[in-house]
Amino acid sequence: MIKNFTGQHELPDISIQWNWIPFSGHWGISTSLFSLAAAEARQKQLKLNVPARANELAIQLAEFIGIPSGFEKVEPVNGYLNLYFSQAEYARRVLVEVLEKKADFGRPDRKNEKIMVEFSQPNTHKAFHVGHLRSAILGDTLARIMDFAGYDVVRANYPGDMGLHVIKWLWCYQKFHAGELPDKNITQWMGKIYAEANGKLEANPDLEAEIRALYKRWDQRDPEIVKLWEDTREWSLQGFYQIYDTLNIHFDVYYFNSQMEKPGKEIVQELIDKNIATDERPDGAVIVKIDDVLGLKKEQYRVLVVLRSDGTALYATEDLALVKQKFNDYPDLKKSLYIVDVRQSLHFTQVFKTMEIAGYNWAKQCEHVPYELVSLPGNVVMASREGTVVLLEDLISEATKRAYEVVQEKNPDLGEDQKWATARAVGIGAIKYPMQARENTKVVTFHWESALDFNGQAAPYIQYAYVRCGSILKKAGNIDINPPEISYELSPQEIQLIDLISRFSREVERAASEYRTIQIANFAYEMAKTFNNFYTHCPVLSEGEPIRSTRLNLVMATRQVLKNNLTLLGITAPEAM
RNA sequence: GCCCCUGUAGCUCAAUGGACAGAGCACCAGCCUUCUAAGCUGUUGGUUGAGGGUUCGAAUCCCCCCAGGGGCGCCA
Repeated sequence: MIKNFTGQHELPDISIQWNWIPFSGHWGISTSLFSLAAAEARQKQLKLNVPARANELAIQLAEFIGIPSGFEKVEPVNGYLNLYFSQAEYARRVLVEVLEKKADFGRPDRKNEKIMVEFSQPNTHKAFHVGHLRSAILGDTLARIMDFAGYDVVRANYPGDMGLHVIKWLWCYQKFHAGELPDKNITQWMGKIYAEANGKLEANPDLEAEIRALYKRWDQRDPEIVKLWEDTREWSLQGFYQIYDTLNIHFDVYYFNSQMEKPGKEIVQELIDKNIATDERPDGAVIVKIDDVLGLKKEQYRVLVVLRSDGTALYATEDLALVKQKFNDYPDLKKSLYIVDVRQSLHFTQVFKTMEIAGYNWAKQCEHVPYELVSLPGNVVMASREGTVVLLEDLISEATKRAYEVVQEKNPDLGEDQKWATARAVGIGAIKYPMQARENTKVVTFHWESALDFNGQAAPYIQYAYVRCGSILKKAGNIDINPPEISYELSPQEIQLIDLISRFSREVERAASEYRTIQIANFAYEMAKTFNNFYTHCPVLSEGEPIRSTRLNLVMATRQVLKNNLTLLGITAPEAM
């Protein structure tokens, strides 16, 4: 129809982009006529006032097309042509869809593509602090979003279970804590011994010799050391499982650093045989001069060290093997994502490129998803060795305790179990949310006060909106879950709420394609805010029909979408607060 | 020296190249006989680090500076 119009008026033929009208109380689609006006000016060599001409065109076009079926109103506004949907019909369709699809509302069709998301990668024999939380939460949330968006997601973990840090720990344990068993807070106890080892070494550098001796015993697979390593490693892993359980995070597959050592060395040999790697031993290490191999003049990939001069493996050695292992285990993997902090960007670029050069074509399907660190005020990086850490256990217990106090105050009649369950949901939600509602590329600065602030844009706000929905529905008793024809004029609050509900699926798709949890975190907040606005302006139970039934259905739909949204964020939706 | 990220309200952060750059916190003023006040309403607050360019239109894209952070051959 618009083509007819441009044809009749000798206007340039350009493609029309339809967008959603920024919300103004009445929804629909719109197109801007600025590009048409600009194209006209160019084609006819005219000097036009483009915005004015765009508005003229919008007015003429509005008259020309009249009101197409399914629409209620057509209006030119500031150079835009807006087509408004018929309110009542559109609103009802949205409600029906939510109430039919329930937990699946917002899910697009399955894509039949397998994606691996590797995240968390904690080091055994060390504490788990708030800095480690970001990869765990970002990865878990992305995995949830991608799964919801229709991908077959494989969640992978890759703990660092061997390395100098482990040897130091074993040394300290053997010498000062032999025979001791871990505390209830395993990870915290492991972390203490690691810190103690570092402290002792710093105080007396001569002890380094003992560490080297121990490393050698490990390298020669001294049964006593291997056994000690196996036992203590298991303690550490048990500690991690506890933490993941508390955070409601799970993994489908675990890869371990220690398992990649041998296959990594084999790949290095392969690289040497193929003349990709240069063996500079014994004077130097085994390296891949990637830029030279590719014949690049400008430095881009630089040099990757793949094996130490003494022949021992390093991180890169193991990463080469891991790339391969993943595609061996899952040959139909479309993508292999690595959720690792931004400092390792170059490292992963090098590893993937090296594997590609070696002929492993699926290396192109590997992608590093970088994120910035969690720091303490004053730009202090959290580091176990420096002792500049906030332990996760401490944060969780403090947040839960504070949440419990609020529950106690607001809702003293709840049973003790439910009080604690609610406190955990609120406390853990409050911890997770700030990491999700942040651009991956931005540093999170940890402040105790804001981490424990349950007001404003935070998880408890969203959970509270969910609870309010439930509260209304509970008091309403039996509800006919069949949205009636809407036979009254919807209030702006109702329209805005329905508008948001209808956008949920688009937000999920975008979050999944851009690997951005912030999209979903912000949307959840928008939903809650809009509902709270509805809550104060639109009474439900005290209204007569037909308003009461329509609003009850709207509340039910809102509650469902909030629930789906919170599930994507891995945050529990409590029944009472 | 080379590469990457960041710079938006006092603070923490948003904003598919498009309609008046929006929230939260903080501050101030209000709202609980009514579905839970972990809530709501209102007020205050901006040369989007600076300067060029592309475009009908730039916080967003390009160039060049400035400031902060990170990475760059045997750490992980």
